[in-house]
Amino acid sequence: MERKSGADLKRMIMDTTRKLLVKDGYGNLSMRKIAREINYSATSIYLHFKNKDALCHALIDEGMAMLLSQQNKIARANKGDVFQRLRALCEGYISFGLKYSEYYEIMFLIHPDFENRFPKASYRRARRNLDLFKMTLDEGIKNGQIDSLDTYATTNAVWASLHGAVSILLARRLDFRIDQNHFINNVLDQIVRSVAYKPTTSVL
Amino acid sequence: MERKSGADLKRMIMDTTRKLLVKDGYGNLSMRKIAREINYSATSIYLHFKNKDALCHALIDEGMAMLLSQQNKIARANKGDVFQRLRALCEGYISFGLKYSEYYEIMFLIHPDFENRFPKASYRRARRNLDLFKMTLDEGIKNGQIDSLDTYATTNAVWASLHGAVSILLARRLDFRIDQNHFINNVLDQIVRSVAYKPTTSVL
Amino acid sequence: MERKSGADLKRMIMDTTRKLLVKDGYGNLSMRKIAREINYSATSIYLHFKNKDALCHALIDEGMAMLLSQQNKIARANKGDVFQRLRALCEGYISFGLKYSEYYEIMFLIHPDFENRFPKASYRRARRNLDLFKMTLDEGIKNGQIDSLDTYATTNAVWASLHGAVSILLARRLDFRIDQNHFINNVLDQIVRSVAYKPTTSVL
Amino acid sequence: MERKSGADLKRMIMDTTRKLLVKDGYGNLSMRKIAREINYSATSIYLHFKNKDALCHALIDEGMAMLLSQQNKIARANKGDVFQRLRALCEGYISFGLKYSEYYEIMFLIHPDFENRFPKASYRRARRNLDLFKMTLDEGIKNGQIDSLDTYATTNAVWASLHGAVSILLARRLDFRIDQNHFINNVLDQIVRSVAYKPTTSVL
DNA sequence: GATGAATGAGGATTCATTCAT
DNA sequence: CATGAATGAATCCTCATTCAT
Repeated sequence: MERKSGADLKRMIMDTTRKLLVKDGYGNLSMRKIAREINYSATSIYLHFKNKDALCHALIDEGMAMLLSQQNKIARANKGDVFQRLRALCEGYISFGLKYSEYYEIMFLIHPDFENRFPKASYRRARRNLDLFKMTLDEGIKNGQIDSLDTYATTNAVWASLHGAVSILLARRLDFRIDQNHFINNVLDQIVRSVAYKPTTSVL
Repeated sequence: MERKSGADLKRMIMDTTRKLLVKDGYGNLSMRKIAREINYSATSIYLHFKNKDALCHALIDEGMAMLLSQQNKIARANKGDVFQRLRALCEGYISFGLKYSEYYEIMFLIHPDFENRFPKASYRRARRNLDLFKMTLDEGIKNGQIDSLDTYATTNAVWASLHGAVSILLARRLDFRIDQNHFINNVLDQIVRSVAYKPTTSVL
Repeated sequence: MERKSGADLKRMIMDTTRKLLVKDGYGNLSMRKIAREINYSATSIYLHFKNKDALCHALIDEGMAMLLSQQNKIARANKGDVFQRLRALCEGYISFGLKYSEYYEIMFLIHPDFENRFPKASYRRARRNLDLFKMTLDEGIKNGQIDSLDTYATTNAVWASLHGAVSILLARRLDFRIDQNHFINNVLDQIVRSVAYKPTTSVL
Repeated sequence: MERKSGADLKRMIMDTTRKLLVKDGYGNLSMRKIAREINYSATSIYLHFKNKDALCHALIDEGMAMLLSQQNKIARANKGDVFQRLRALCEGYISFGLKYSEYYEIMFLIHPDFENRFPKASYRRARRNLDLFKMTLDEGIKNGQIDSLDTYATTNAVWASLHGAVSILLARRLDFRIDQNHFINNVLDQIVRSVAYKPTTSVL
């Protein structure tokens, strides 16, 4: 058995865990399975992670950081137009969910009793990600481009759309007659339309 | 310990299962626990349900039927106005998710590999529920009240919003600074606004 | 695999546990070992005992009951003479410890953190056993045969002697040059002499 | 993290082990815990002790030496009166057991199969400690102060009392209504009375 | 209908220990 | 002198399921 450097094995464990997560779901994740997959003894995992929760926590942290970094980049790259930025952020969120579904499951899809075992701090970071949406909405309100009485609540409603879309896609519950990209575009359109300022009725 | 007739026991099992589901989540549901709870032997459950999957399947079926029946009633009760009906259906969906979270978890929230073990038929029935939304949208288009190029896709986008909202609430991941009802109203508003016809024609 | 009646297996488990207890000590007692010994799966043990603690508890209870019943018998059989009764009770205690060393270990020798997990009630019964000693001493005081300012404390001091003797013998730490029975007799003599009334000094 | 010289680390390991022993008991002692506690790797312990048994052995040896040295001092300090010396030795033994309970547990309380793994020599040294009692008794016999047909056996009976008292106290099994010091005094009284010469000759 | 008896597989962890560096 | 990497065996316990009664 060739010895890896500690960091390598740690990475390997995390990568494998994500792989199993997407294949079997959190409910079927087990330390033994991870060990089997990487051809190490289960005990070895405990050299790098205090326990199963800690391992998942590390994954969540990593996912949160990735998402936040990606969304920050997107926000910076779309400074000009509010709608364009909003749409890009939304698209980014969904893309992230689909591309890193392993992270997404553990970050947003698992049952609350699991969540409760984790330091709240970790989840607070999740909210920082929503702030990017909120800031965009706030800016749009100043511009008169966006219409919302409560951008806190609106941000969360937007998130609901995005989270719902990702969930449906990951659970492969989308009606098979509908093209996935077409669906995503519809979701994005819906979000943008729902926040866009509408002159109550045209003049007279 | 009074013994129930066959049908009664079956009901009892299902009711208890739902109760446990809402208390502990699917991941912690076990045949033994159910048996203990109803003061029957674990074996007895197998007299009524082939196995754990079959029991859950029955629950899903029941949940689907309940949701469909509820939404049908709502649709009939709101024949008049399209927007009112749409909003009522949306509200109904969210209410159902919150009120019957046990059903909702098993119907929509558990991991796909679980779903795969079930007859697709059961899930097809889920889509019938979406048809009510689609019919409403279609009617709105005829009226000129609603704007959608593809009501299939729009229906699913609406569903994404609703499902996302329910998921966030059930997982208790809503920002604690936001009132739950306020959030729900925002989601409903957003949905309605996103499908409402907007005369592009600004002034002049 | 022939099926035993529940009670039979339960007995078998308890008997085997005692056997292992005396062989390997509580620290090395494991459910697996018990199962292996009786040629049943470990799971089967859990059909009869909620967990390891419960199994040990049952053993403790049984041991306490046995000791108490034995000592009661001895007390009744030696109603006449106080010294004779005292000596018989002491002898009985030591005999019990040696004969049922498996019980004795779990009843009196294991570490307090284990004891803490058990209902205090069970240990209160242990004290009832000491009451027989105390009643004997009290009677002797009335007779003028026994000398003690505080029979509570004296009882416990007597117990210390007995418990120490049993512990030393069970741990096989008695000096090999000394015959076991000779040692026991010395302990008994010592106890009796230590409580016997002594005229402070002869007259004159 | 300051590194210690070899001898220092060895001391540190032993001290920490004793600390853990008194906190969690032998059954919960683990090399890893020791290592964690001293901020060294588990492997480091093996540089100084062949294995867990050897570590415990060293502790036992140390404890035996301490006890012997203490008792020697007591004997020397009480050369004058036999009863005073006997009582002081007894008191010393009990005090040692209570004060150095970590040592006492490992020296006298753990299961024989553990003991068997140790060189008998170590335990023989334990007996040397009993010799101090025996010598005192022998001297008392010469004086006519003490009454014993076989001081070997009597010594061991005395030890039984002491060991029993310590065991009961360490296991916190003493009836809560009895004050600890009162109990100890009773045990000491009992020992002294049981060996004191009594003129059988009652009055005339 | 109902159940007691039974199990194999698997769950998370912990342990003492070895070995190459 | 010290350690990081690694493991096999063990720990308790839970689970879904079967089968004879």
